[in-house]
Formats: sequence, structure tokens, C-alpha cells
Amino acid sequence: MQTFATVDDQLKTLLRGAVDVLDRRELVDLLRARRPLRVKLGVDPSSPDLHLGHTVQMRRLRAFQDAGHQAVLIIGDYTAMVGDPSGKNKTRPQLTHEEVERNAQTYLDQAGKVLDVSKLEIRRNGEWFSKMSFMDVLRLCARTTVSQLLEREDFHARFNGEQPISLHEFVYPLMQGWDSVMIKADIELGGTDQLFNLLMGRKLQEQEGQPRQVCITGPIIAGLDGDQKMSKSLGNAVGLRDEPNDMFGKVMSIPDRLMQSWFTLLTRESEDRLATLLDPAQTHPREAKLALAHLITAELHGPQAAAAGREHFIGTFSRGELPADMPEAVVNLTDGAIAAHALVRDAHKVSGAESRRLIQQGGAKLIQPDTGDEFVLKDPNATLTRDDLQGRVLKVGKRNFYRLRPA
RNA sequence: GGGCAGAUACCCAAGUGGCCAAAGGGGCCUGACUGUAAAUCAGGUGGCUUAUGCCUUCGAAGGUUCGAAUCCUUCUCUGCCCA
Repeated sequence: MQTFATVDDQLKTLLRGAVDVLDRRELVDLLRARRPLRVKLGVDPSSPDLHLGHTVQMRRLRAFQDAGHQAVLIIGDYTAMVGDPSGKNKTRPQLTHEEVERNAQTYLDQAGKVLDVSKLEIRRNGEWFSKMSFMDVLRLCARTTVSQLLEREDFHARFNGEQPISLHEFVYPLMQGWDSVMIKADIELGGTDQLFNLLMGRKLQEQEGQPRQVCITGPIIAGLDGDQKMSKSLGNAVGLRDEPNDMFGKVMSIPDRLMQSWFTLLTRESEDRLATLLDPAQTHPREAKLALAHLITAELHGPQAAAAGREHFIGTFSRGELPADMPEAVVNLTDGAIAAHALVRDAHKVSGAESRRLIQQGGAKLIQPDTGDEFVLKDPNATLTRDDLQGRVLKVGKRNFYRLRPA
């Protein structure tokens, strides 16, 4: 017999950081029923990697799991082929079924880092969409109107901005809503940019004579730049599969003003603890950020890896030491020597022109590991011999190190 | 179906025969400062073992010209208006 915490206690953890609950009254009623609720979260496998942004909603789903409810993760294999237009100002590229399938495979083990997979119901929406006939699709389309769809902010903006909106994008909200009908969701989670889609589910359920789902939205987490929403294509994401050292470093690079939201949305630290950490008078921002980086890395890679990430970070960036692990770069010498620009190009894997730029701007140096002596490469055409390279480390920019091996 | 406008580099956007590898802004990269924060300053931002050189790039393909992002033709795509 499943036992549940009190409604008030549940609400507190389940709604941590939430923006909107529609409708709160209904949520309370659902929780009062003291039965396992079906809680839906959909992710589209549109890229092979999940990032921290995805985990914001996944963490809430996990909270529901821990509270004894039934989490249903929808892998949107069909919706991914459409491409969610939410928050976008342009049509997304359509993926092939093969790409989607490949991505879907990687999602499940990544999701396992946050969710309890043993208790998770995993569904693909191709399960029902692949069986629909064209007439079924038309009937679904008849459930809403163009005017209603145009009420959605992003569609509205594109329409008024005379930007193209493809018809299949218009169908996306219906698809997501239909998922809710098919799995009989009691609650659906999503980012604030999903509100329209979530409400579509509510509406479709009512039309189908089902109890309508409660919609809970959470904030869209900002990426490393501190400004735009975290997304892989913007290059400001922390991937769940990022190496621990890299992950730790990325978190350390976020603007201070992001810390509050990251702490709230990506950790379980209590409000009291957060108050202490985020008060500069009590905690130096750098220390707070170290704690944040540690918590995030530990959740995804384990405490040991997080500790190692911290060591690496402090050693490399605070004390200026060389990292413990560096990729090795095999350097092919011609007549026992190599030009500086060729060295950087080959080791750092950039174009020749980029390599020259880096050198000219002082972004490349050779380091003697045992003594710590550094030699800044200044002339792209300088000739380096085996003796110059043997046993040395090449540093490119702030964070790229290569152990050189002349061959 | 008809008319009009448009497609420029990662994004926005200037350029309407040579001085265009293409202004400006954003982003990004490098350096200084620092806490891999913020703010600020300086430089850079197609490729080629750097060259008053060559190659690729202004939606696509052809054409005119000594020379085309710029002119012509066809095509593709987008928006607006009319039907």
C-alpha cells in the first residue's frame, strides 16, 4: 500500500521553483485522492544529448516519483520529426526517423541519471501516431482553430513579423496534447514555453471525456552565457554526458546572477542553505559557485568525480597548474622539426589560419611540466625541433592542454 | 492563377559593375584585468605551411562583360496584396 506525505508537504517539494500551476485547486484535489497520479513529461529526441535544461523538468518528475506517483516519460519520436516550434522564431529542421531513433536510444540512459528508471513508464508517441490514418489526423486538426493557434506568442510573433510558419508546426501542439489523451495524464510538466501545448492537452482530454490534466510549468533555465535559454545549438549548454572536469568548469563560468536559479532548479539545497550561500556577506560568490558546481557534477557523475573535478579546477585555474589528465597530441616532424603554426593546427585541430591567429595573439604556449617554465609562441613560422617539444605541454587558449609526443 | 517585395558570412544587416573575403552590430575566439563572475580595454573572426599570390563564399544554374554580390535569363524558397 503506497503511503503519501501530507498534501502540504507534497506541494512544497513538487512545486519547487514552479512558475505556474493550472489549476492549483485541481492539483490539491488530485493529491487529496491519495492515489498514484500519472505525471507526464515529454522530451523530443531531436539531438543525441540532453542537457541541464532538460533536467529541470525531469527533476520535478523525479520529485513526483519519490512522492509515490507514476512518472510517464514520453519519448517524442514522432513529435521530434516535426520539431517543436515553441519559443523558436523559425522552423526547425526535420529529422529522419533513423536520426530520431538513434537519439532516442541515448536519451534513456541519460534520463536515468535523474529519474528512477525502474519505476518509470516510458512511451514513444509513435506508438499511437504511427497508427493514425489521414482522416484521424484531420479529425484531430478539427479540434482547434487557426485563430486559437495564433494566440500562441511565438506563432503570433512570426505571423506578424511576416515570418513563415509551416503547417506541420501548427499541428505540433495537437500532437503533444494528444499524447496526454493517450496516456490519460493527470498532470503534465513542462517549461513555461510549453504552456500552450500543455493546455492543448487539457482541452483535448476534456473533449474526450477524460478528466483534464493539471499543468505545471517550470522556468526555462538560462545557459552559460546567462542570457539565452540553455540550448545545444546556442552552444551554452551543460550536457549530461559532459566529462566531470568539463562540467565542473562550465558551471564555474556562469555569471553570478545565475546562481540563484541554478541552485533552486538544479539542486535540492534547502532555502536556508541557499540564503547563506547566496549572501555575499556570508559566502564569497566563488565559494558558492564551487558548491554549485560540486552538487551538479556529483549528481550526474557521483561525488568522487565531482571532488576530482573540483581539484582539477582549483589546480588548473586557481593555481595555474597543469591538469592531471591531458590528451596526448602526436606531432609529426619533418626533418626533425615543425613550424609553430603547424604544431597548433595539428594538436588543437583547427585550420591553419586559425592556428596562426592564435599564435599571433599570444594564445599558444609551450610549458615545461616539471619546472613550470612557459614559452609563449609568438611567431607562427618559428621552427620547433624535437628538443623543443619532447616532454612539453602545449597550452592553447585558457583551457586546452596537449601533452606533446614528437614522432 | 496574377502583381509586388525579398534571399548576403554563425545571427541581424549594409553593399546595386572594379577600391569586395564583402561596412556596421550581435555572438564567438585571443590577450590584459579577475573569482574561467560582472564591468572595462585591445586585437581577431572563409580556406591554403602568410602569399602586393591562389582557391571557395553573397539562394541555385546558366549568360553578358576585360571584370559580377551587383546586369540578363531560368529555377528554388519566403512574405505581402489581388483572385
